Amino acid sequence: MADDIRRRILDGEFTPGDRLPSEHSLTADYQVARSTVRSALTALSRRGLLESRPSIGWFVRSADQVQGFDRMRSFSQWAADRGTEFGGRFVHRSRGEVTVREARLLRLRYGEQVLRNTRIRMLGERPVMLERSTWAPWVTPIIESLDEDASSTTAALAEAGIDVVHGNHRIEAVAASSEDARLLGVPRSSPLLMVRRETFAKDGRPVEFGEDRYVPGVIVFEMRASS
Amino acid sequence: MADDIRRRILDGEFTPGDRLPSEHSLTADYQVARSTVRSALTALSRRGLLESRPSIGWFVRSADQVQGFDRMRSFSQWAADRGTEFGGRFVHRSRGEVTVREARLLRLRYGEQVLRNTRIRMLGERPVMLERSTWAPWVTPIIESLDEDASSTTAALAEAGIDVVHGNHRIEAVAASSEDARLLGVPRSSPLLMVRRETFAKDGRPVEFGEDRYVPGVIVFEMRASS
DNA sequence: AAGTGGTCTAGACCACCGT
DNA sequence: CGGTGGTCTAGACCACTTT
Repeated sequence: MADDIRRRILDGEFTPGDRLPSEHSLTADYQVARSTVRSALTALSRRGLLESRPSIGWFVRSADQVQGFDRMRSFSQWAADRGTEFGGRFVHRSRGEVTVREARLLRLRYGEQVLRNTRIRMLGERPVMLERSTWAPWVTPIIESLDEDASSTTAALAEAGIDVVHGNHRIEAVAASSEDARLLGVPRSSPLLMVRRETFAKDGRPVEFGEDRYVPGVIVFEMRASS
Repeated sequence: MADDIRRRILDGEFTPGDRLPSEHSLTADYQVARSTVRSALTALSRRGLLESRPSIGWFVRSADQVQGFDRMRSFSQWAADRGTEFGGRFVHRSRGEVTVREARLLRLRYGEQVLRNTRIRMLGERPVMLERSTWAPWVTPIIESLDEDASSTTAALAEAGIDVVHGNHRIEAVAASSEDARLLGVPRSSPLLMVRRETFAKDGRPVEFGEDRYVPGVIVFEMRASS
């Protein structure tokens, strides 16, 4: 039922600021127990779509230009949800033998081949993010078959029957390297927001890990108060 | 009961990697329903102390120097949860007239007086964070009465009957200013992680807003996959 | 087969808010 | 006062892991 509520919000049946029907009436509408309603609503609030005001009701949140830290979706999913024009271009793509770190993160044996890439991500004409990824061997054919300017790897993987989920993300601040600076159009050594990211298939197999470097001030990262 | 579990972990009864007693046996130990046990355990997992492995059990997480993005607690609360020795020292504290931005964020009228401070935060002997805050007039007496090296403003406010909650946090990367560099012991212009923070009283009145600047690599910020 | 967490039903009482 | 979300009890069934 969480999916249905989400759809109704995105369809415009409920718009930001609106109050949802009470938990009690949702219980009747969907013919489920109240605790089921609650778990669906709290799940949506974790994803930033809803918030609760005790004794009053559940409200649809306003949708800012904000990447919520509690969501963890792919860049293109996020941009698409927001209706923003986005693009991407592979700057570099090559195979190589796994390093010790890659073997550990992707659960591979030494000697196996991985695909590494660097991709520049744009919002309109503006470079906003640099994405350096390493892909597990069993998905490299899919990634290699992509156009240089393919916008969504997640969509390509989904077409191949691989649904991915995001694991833990770690956030740091780093100074732009020479390459970062050149590709993102910022001064060398200027501060960038770095997100270390892991991606898994639904069965738990590691698919990818990567480092995204964001130009500050363009995409705002936010974490919302839960309760 | 969440508090009691937390205490037992910090007391060392359970150490990182340990499996907790099963939900069923905790139900018996604490004489509560299983859903109560579960809400306590999931609350602790949101705070980063536990994680669940389906069909196996609940495990104590390795106690890294990790600040979870889905928690939003005060620095001292976080440090206390981890049993880390922490400290703080006010570098600067003074009253002044509100700026336009402060008036908006703290919902004040122009001409009112606010308290601004800069505080350096330490883990052991190491400066790890610089905290610049602006406090609403109705709490300034409490903050002004604090020792220069008071470790927790949250605790002081709680003693005065003011329970605070954290609002949205926004994360960016910034270059260290001269003052940042001097106080944190890092090179000027080196990258810092900046967290913009709002704090409210339980009744919704704004209490404080601030900018925290973290030395990268000391405290790692993490967001965990929810499901 | 037994035990685990994940999810669910079907109730209950509470503090708080609005009328 | 009735309605709201927050929290709780006391069960139940499931998929999955371990023995």
